[in-house]
Amino acid sequence: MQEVLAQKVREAVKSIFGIDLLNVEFQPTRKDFEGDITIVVFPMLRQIKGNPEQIGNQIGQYLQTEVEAVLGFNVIKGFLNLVIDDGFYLDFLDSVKDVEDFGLVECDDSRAVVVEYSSPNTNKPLHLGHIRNNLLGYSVAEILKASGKKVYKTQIINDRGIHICKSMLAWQKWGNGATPESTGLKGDKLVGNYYVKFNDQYKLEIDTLVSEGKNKDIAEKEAPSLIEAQEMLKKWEAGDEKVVSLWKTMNGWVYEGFDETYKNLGVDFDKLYYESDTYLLGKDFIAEGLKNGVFFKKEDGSVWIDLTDEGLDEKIVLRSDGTAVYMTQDIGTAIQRVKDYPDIGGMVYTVGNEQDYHFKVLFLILKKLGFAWAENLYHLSYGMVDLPSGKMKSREGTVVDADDLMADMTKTAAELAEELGKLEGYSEPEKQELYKTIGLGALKYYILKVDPKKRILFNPEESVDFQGNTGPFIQYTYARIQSILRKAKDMKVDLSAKIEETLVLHPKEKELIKQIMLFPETVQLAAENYSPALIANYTYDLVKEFNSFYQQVSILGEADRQKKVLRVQLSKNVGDVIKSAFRLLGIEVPERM
RNA sequence: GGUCGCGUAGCUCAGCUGGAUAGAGCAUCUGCCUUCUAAGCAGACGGUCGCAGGUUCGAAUCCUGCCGCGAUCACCA
Repeated sequence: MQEVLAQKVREAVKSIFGIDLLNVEFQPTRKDFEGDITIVVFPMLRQIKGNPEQIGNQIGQYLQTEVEAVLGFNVIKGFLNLVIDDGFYLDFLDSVKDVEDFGLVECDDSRAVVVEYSSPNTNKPLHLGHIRNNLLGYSVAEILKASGKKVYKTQIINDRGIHICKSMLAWQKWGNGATPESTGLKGDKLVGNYYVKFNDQYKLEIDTLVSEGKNKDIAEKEAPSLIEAQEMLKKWEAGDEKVVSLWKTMNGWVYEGFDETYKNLGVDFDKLYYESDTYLLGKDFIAEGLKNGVFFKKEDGSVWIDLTDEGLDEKIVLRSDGTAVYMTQDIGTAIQRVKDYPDIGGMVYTVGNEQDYHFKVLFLILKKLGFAWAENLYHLSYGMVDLPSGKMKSREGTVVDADDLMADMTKTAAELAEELGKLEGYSEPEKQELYKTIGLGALKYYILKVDPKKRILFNPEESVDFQGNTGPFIQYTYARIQSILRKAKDMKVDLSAKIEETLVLHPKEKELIKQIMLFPETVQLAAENYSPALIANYTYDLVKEFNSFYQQVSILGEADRQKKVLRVQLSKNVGDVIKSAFRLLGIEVPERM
């Protein structure tokens, strides 16, 4: 409708003023004015000299005669309010109701977009922070798909490093050969438990060293457990068979656990990247960039990039011993992805806002290295999910576990449904399916409805809402719509023909219209002299009659026949119905009712 | 200290490419289960849009300064 109107407004301005209008601004009409869609005249004043009200009237007049769907208009100050024929919306809905992929768009840009999200460490289970990350990343990927883009969903799994060695070490020492099968634990939970065990032991050792008179900083570096873990990492890097085999086994357990969590959450990936494969990437490009003068070498041999011209600092990209840093790896991984999928035109990184600076630098470097796709990199940055008790720290066990949270939501949904006595006659598996759909719907909507940039304070004590502006509300509305369609089908109602009656008019509303029609006096008066007060007067009597059994109409004031003033507050629906009735009768609708 | 983000009703949040009297939900209060499913509907109450300037016909929205909260400024990842 806006497209059509914008075109017609341009035509109007061209023919009346001889000016090519740049843009047309729309907004929904305020509830208390007559109309559906409003064109703001003020911005046109930059191009058209004149009185905004007059210009509005001229354009309105043009639209009313030229556009069939525009039934009428009014101008208040610089706002041109247009009354759109209900039939237009009904026709539109009717044309759309059987379109399976409504809203999906074709796109002539054949370049693909990589969307990265989740990026877990393999030493501990996923938590609430990952849930926000996954939901954001997955949603953006699906939205991009709907806009016609080819999308590769990916995650980079941080499967190597000191953290996983810590879990491995603790398992070796105290695990007694425990496996997910032998303990009945999910693999990621089992491995996470040993990570916690390691840290408990590590803390004890530090305390002992400190009590022996050591400085705390030194104690943290000299604790025997840590040194053992570091040795293990060295062995891993050297390809030690035993260590690598244990590493593979334990990571395998974790992946099985993650798969289950992802499945429950409803997210998936097209391609996985493992840090153990990518952590050595990127160095070649540092060498190349050094040749091109993108980077420079310091005396100690470390390699840097100077970003002071961009308002940033100098940033290291290669250590003095020639080993890679985080940045090196990310450069290498980005380039690797384009090698794997040559159709990539851009990437979205779903990573927390504590890495804003890192990504700013990474994108700049990739641009300076001259990659075309580097122009289309986006850091989907989001705020932390904090608890009322403060930050979530996995080492201290103050995390909300992703699996636990999803189970809790499902349980709450079940309790509520049970209490309300819904779902009677459903089989047990059907019920379980519904509880999960509703519980997770609540969680997903709760997380996704807040601006990604904002920090979320999550209070696990207060469960996520199921009423009001929530996922279950939308699900409920959808279910009711389905019910209407189902019943229409059962009753063999031809929806295309009857869509107005079936969807828009409640039986009581139909009755109301009928009654209004039965008041010839109203019609007569309105036709002769549609004084709002007089029409309202009759409406008032009518509404009063209805008020006893149709409670959704509230009457605020009494009619004053002398002053011709009446204040009736109608619900939007009833007001619209009365207006429709007037239109059906061919009466002009008063501006205010 | 530098940089980035956030600050809107008692609470959780929309609105932020400038437009009319700043909107929802929760909570509180009032009506509604012979009506399509009350996880709902209708209404009431509730706001110096952090503060102060500026730009503009017009500012929650743009600019500047300040205040508060958070993040970040490692040869960690």
